Amino acid sequence: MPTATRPPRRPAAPPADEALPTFTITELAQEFDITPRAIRFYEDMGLIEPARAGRNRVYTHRDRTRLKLTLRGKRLGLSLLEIKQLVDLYDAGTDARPQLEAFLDVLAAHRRQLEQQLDDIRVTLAEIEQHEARCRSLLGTPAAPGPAPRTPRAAASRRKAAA
Amino acid sequence: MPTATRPPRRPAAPPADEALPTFTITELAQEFDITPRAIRFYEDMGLIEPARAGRNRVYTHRDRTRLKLTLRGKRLGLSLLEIKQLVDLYDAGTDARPQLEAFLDVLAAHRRQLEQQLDDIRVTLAEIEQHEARCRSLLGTPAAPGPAPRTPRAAASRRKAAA
DNA sequence: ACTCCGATTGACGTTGACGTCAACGTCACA
DNA sequence: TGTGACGTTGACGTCAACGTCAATCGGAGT
Repeated sequence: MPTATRPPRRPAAPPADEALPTFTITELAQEFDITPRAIRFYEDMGLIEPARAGRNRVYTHRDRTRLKLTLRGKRLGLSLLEIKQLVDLYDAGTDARPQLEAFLDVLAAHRRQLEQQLDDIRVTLAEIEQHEARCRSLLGTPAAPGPAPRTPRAAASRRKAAA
Repeated sequence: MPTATRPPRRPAAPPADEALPTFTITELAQEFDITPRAIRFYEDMGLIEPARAGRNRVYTHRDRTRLKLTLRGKRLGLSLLEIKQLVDLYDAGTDARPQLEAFLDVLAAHRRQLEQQLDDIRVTLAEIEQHEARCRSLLGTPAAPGPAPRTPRAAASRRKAAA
């Protein structure tokens, strides 16, 4: 059950054809809070290649996963091109030796970038806490929910990638 | 000594006027590996407001700090507008009560976004390690520098925000 | 006086990531 | 037989974040 309660809306569903679940473009759009236009654009960029039922796009679980990776990459500030290169490498199942080594290089570079970002985030979070502390002392508030009451887990929904 | 060895190049330096160090646009550009054009653009966007020596821009330590914050924000995927709002709030020294509470809200939102990003990074790093392990096993390499040999510390130089 | 270099100010070009709009098909249902 | 609701395909618009180019200016050296 990817989304919430879904009324008998499944117009393009051959009654239990192959038992593997597929998705329409609007389903995915709603699930990930993006527009169908964006999804089609990602397709143009080669990030996903959905099958077709006539003219309509049909998304498999694999397409959905790639879309998920795409959005995660975007949250991390990657361009769609960078995301494509990474995702392509990730599920390419490379086996040739020189390509494997090149892959390792790419992975190392990506890792370095992520660690730089980790550092940036840590520093920024520390600064935020300083500001919060200053605000609270100015307001007379002794202690707010503060540094996080254990297992915040980054709940779920978000408007549009925050601000 | 912010940069490296710098020959007697300091054309616009009144001989020890107020003892506080300033920077030219190209100095900052070189230090942070960006173009002067970008710095001027950030000024147009209101992120920095350097003083002038005649027509030329003169950057104080505060300007340099704001530039630093700007670049960190960019690495975290923020837009210049978002960065401006945050940085403005950060060194605004607000004291009015309702603004303080609004500030706390902004801080909380920013914190949530950063924690989401932390999560994304952790997941991605885990995936990267899986891929690396697979590659190494396919290559017969028993163990590479791998998960990091303690205190990697994110060395220093970078080409252009990685790829 | 002349030149050269670095900085500045417009103005326009460019790229990425979509939004928007028009025109059309199509399927279920009243 | 409509009549929506949803989906598709172009084509064009837009916004952010600069790049690029031309013209100009001002100080430093020769």
